[in-house]
Amino acid sequence: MESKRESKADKLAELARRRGFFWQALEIYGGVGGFVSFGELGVKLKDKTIRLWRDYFIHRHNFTEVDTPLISPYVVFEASGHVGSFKDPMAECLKCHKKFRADHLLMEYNRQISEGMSIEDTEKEINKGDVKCPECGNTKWSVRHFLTMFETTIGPYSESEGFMRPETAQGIFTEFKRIYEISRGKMPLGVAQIGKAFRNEISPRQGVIRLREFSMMEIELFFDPLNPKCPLLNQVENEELRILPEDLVEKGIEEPLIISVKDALSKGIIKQEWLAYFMVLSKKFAIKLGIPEDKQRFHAKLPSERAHYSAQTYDHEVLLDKFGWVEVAGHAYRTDYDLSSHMKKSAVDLSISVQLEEPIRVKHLKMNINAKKIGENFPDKFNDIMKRLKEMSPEDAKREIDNSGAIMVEGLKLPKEAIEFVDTEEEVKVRRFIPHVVEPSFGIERLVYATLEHAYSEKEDRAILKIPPYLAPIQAAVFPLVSKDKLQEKSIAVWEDLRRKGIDAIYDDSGSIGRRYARADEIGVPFAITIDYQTLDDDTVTIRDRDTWKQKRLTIKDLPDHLLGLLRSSDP
RNA sequence: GCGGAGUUGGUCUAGCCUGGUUAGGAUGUCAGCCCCCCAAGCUGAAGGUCGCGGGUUCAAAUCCCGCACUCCGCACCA
Repeated sequence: MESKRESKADKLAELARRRGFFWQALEIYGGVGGFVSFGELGVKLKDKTIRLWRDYFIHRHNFTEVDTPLISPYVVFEASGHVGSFKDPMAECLKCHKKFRADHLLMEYNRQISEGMSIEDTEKEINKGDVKCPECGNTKWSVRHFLTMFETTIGPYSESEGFMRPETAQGIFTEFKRIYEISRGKMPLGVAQIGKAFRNEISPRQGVIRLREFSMMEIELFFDPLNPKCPLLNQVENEELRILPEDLVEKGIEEPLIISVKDALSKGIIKQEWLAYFMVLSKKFAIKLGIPEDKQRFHAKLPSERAHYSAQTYDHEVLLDKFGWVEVAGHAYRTDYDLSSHMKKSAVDLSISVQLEEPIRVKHLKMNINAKKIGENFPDKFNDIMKRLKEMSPEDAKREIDNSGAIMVEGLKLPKEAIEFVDTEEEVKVRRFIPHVVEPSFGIERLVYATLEHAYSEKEDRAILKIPPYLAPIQAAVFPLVSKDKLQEKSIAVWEDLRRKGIDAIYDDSGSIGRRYARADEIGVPFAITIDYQTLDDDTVTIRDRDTWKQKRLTIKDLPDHLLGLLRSSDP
């Protein structure tokens, strides 16, 4: 065949553009890398993918869903650690123009680097003459910040710096207090968010696989670290997962381990029950999208490549024709990193409390502050000192006094007589803690693409998208066998009836019947209803199956219910 | 960012080296004819500032320069 050299991915990209699933955006300005637009079919497929996800991940668990801002001020991403880890000093070799992480280079030469080192200082340090370009050996560098978050400003006079969110998760963390309140203290608490995220990638090739603006579906599952059990685990513990754990990844092994959830947990391959639960759900969801299980795997992230917040991460990867193994979802155990960070930064208590079944007696250190003594010694600073002391933990204060015989507050040395420490014991009915978080996070465009690629097939040189019926953008097409003798009128009536019953149906009477079947197959319409001369006699129509081309005859009256039955997604 | 290749109606492409009349074809789309089941046929129509900008020339899709984008490698991908 002529088109032998063309890959499936190429043909699919062409089909997606031609029929209006999606295409590179801003074509009239030459196109801008990393941005795509979706047409009607793409919008519908995306929408149905989201609906299915909601069913799998939100509704069946009674999780809640939120929609938070896309733009947040600098401080949010400073707290979350993104400013630190998304904003890397890049050193460019002035001779060969290769770029490297400046901090990594300096580290190789055992040079002092500090956390908040400025660009100027870093540049000075790296240009002292001994740091050689690994590529060409040159020693002259220019250092610039490389920031993979989109920066913007907030306010009419650009009063404050802001960022487009690089993940939807932070909105859930910043709003956690109120969400928890609204959820009436539920724990574990699942909070989902679906929306756009932005990453200013260096070179976003690979079409829809790597975008600068993309859509995510995320859940933050909050749980009590002392009660990390997932009550739903028994539903999935015998399921098998195809896993590449850290040790295999380190050895460069590509063949995944096939292991039951139960075993993976007991062997510590998966560290958290909720993480395991969501991994199974993720697998089932991908199967539901039409991605076979043997084209899926869970790939452990090594500590060095893991995100700054993660204690364990598995990438859910699917095998694609041209791009190889591609991450469609990330499953991360984020511990209490995010809430703790926001708590520190905002000075707002984000811990929650649970009633203990039985009150317990706890010993703790109490700090009795001798206000009189402080007032006598530092009358001017009294209020400030008291405020700071109250913020201090008694343990820290005691340690300082034990070590140095005094305590520094507001630059003043308080004598140890100012504070008295008492061991107390009291009855506690509640326990406070910062919830831990497990996060399954999905990239919608990648899922949509993977769905399309696995649905793509050819028959007699024509393209057929075998999209599962419950996902198909157009669910039914109504055709008059020929465009005459009242067949059109009858067809339009059937079409309108289907639409009124909530079925995504189209009508087409242009060209031969074969051509119309082909057009419908190409965009994955699972069922084609044909009105022929027999219809005019007995009110029956034929329904043609996209995948088998088999036809069945039934009455117009039974058609809608029959179709709805075929379109329903049965649970896994 | 670097190196290489490329960008021509909706889609796929010929033409470019060797500058020269209305940029050719296939397919698709639309209208009409025909048509009782899988891209059939016939007739007709619409659709292109040849990626963008500049230069050379009497004349540029074609030669030169810059930029954007795409693909393949390298680097980057929290």
